[in-house]
Amino acid sequence: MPVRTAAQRNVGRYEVMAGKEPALIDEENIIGEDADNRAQVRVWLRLLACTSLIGAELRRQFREEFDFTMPRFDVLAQLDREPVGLVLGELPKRLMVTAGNLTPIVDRLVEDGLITRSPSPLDRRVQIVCMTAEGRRAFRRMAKKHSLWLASLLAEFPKARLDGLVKELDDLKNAVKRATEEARA
Amino acid sequence: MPVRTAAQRNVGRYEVMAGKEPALIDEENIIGEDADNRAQVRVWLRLLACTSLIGAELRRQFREEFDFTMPRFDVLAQLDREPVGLVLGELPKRLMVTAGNLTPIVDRLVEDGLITRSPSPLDRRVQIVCMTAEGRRAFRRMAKKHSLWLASLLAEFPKARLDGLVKELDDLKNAVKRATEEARA
DNA sequence: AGAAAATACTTTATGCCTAAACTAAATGAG
DNA sequence: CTCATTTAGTTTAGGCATAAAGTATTTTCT
Repeated sequence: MPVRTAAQRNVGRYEVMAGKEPALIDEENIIGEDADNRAQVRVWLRLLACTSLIGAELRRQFREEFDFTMPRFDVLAQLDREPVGLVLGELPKRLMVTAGNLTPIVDRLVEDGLITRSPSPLDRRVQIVCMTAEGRRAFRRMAKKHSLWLASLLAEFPKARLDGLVKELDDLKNAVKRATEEARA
Repeated sequence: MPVRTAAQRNVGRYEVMAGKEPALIDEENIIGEDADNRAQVRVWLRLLACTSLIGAELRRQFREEFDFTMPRFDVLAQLDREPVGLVLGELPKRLMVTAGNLTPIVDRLVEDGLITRSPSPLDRRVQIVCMTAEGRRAFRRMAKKHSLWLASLLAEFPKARLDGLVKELDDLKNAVKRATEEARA
């Protein structure tokens, strides 16, 4: 099972629609000059379209089958393979969300008895979060379904091409990461 | 220029982190049985990672440079090439969001003078939204930057591979779309 | 014509997400 | 030791997203 980590809220969408070609492809020509960012724009549109479609379906399934949300699932996923738990501050980094966002999500998982949160004896600022047995059971049940849903969504797409995509997307990710790091420096 | 259209809020993320291999790859083995959804899961993780990274950067730029959000931009993008405006109900479809979500976004764009909203004389239930001259100016200014940001984020990635990715993602999108339609039928 | 169904849109309740301001605890420098 | 800084986390204000319920209006069916 995967552990989503992205921070994909409010990502921009242009034209990702059903039939027609993306609006801004044309738009760019009208706007003119900076002629050729078309390939880049197109990749962005396709990424968005795929992520949205799949994400919407997974979210729906999570809600209908488990009355659960993906962000909650993501937290459990991180904790599942950490037998001694995790320093709370590790979660925002791994899940690529802001710390403030996690506070209420963790609160609710604690309330629901799926995880515990306890202060570190070494540093009273630090909290340690750890999955409970119940949390582990719940997670595994959901994780299994999660991977089946994904498999069925992508079943039609040949395995070899999936592997190819993984490679391309990995490289793309790294290229983007380098670009953002440079931009900030 | 692209017109994002996805509805990619709250998409799930697993492990998409910097260095290590996704958590749930291992997890799946522990969970067992349904052995091979690994390729599918991996593609999903990569999609999420790429979309998040790029989306976060674009969102930041929009905020810092224009004090604007992507959803607002997306609405303008749809309207930009519709000289007579658009029936309001068309927007949720094109942008792949729910209608309820759009109401306050459109409200605010009207308040800001970037679009107008007027009732259809033919059907009093229907509203027609249309960009104003000011809206058009604002959109074009932002759209230009938007495509430049994207170009610079993806500059390092070879053009030929971008084109390849577009093709693969298009096919993937269609495969997913068929799968979800079947699932609902 | 009149009731029922469909359509266009808004409202409500809830949750995720961010940025920025805030609190508390630990560290470090004089 | 004490004050400034850093670090961990929470809170706040605001926007985006959904689902589900509600309001008007039009259409459809008899």
